Amino acid sequence: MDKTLLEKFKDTLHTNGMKCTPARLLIFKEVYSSSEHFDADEIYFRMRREKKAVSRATVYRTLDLLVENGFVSRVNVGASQVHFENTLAQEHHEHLVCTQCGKIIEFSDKVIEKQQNLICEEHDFFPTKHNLIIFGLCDKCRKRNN
Amino acid sequence: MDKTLLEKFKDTLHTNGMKCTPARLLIFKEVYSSSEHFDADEIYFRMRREKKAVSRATVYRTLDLLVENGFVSRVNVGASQVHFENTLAQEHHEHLVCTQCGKIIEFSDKVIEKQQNLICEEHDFFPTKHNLIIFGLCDKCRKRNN
DNA sequence: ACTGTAATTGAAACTCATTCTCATTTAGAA
DNA sequence: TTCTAAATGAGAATGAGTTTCAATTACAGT
Repeated sequence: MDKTLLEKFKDTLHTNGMKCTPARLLIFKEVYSSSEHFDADEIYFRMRREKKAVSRATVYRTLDLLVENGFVSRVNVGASQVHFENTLAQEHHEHLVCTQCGKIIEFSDKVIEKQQNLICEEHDFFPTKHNLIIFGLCDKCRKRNN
Repeated sequence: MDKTLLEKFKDTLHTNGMKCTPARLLIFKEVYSSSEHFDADEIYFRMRREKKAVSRATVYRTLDLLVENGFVSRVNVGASQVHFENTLAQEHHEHLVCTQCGKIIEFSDKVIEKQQNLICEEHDFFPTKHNLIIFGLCDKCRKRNN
């Protein structure tokens, strides 16, 4: 994990008058230990397993804090829990979600982005965020089915 | 409300060996009484107000039944509850959601649809459903803000 | 029309993800 | 080192939705 990122996080805490606590640092590191999607409970249980337990409430609170400060973003993949991902390196992307095996494929597409902007203009709408999920069957599941 | 639709619903119940109960018919009519989005509790409370009370459980169960049989579809507008809409006349569409006033604008766009299919082909993915939400500010809220 | 029975219903208990409460602990400014 | 507001953990509370189960009811077969 990038050293400067942790420093940036500490700066953010500092400049916002928030305390730099062990719990927050541990959660931050956990969140940046992989580039996969995760939900709050995954972080919670991973940390328990690694004997770095923090309370569930603190996990939720810290994830909110990370989202608000741009270190993490919420991703909607149609699940019942909120999913997150760290914002390291990855630009905005959309998801293909296999409804059979749960596989998630990420993609991004300039044509769609552009077209969205056109549509927003047409409706006098100022876009801040968007979310596109395509549900269906991945190649393996489709083959498996027949 | 289209008479034939109610008949179609009754047929569906019949051919699937399900009973044609007052609760189901009332919910069906309520769902088709407007073309707006709604969530389960809205239906539940509207029906109480109109002295056509059915239990919450029955509302949820019947909405599932209607979704499974294509009379209603689930719509995702980024809310914490599941939203629904009846499938009368309206083709598939996407949503612009104003994060300030909650206004929802519907749109549909051939270019985006086409591009989505291209992307799916590229990934050997067979799409069955998709969901695009653009969050932002509607014209009124944008003007109000400055 | 009457019966029998499997489907349906309502009420309340339950689940699951998340948020809140509040007593205790702690980071970090003075 | 001291003080205090911020943060934490444990568990209660919440909200949306689902399940359970005893009581009711639609309707196929007589």
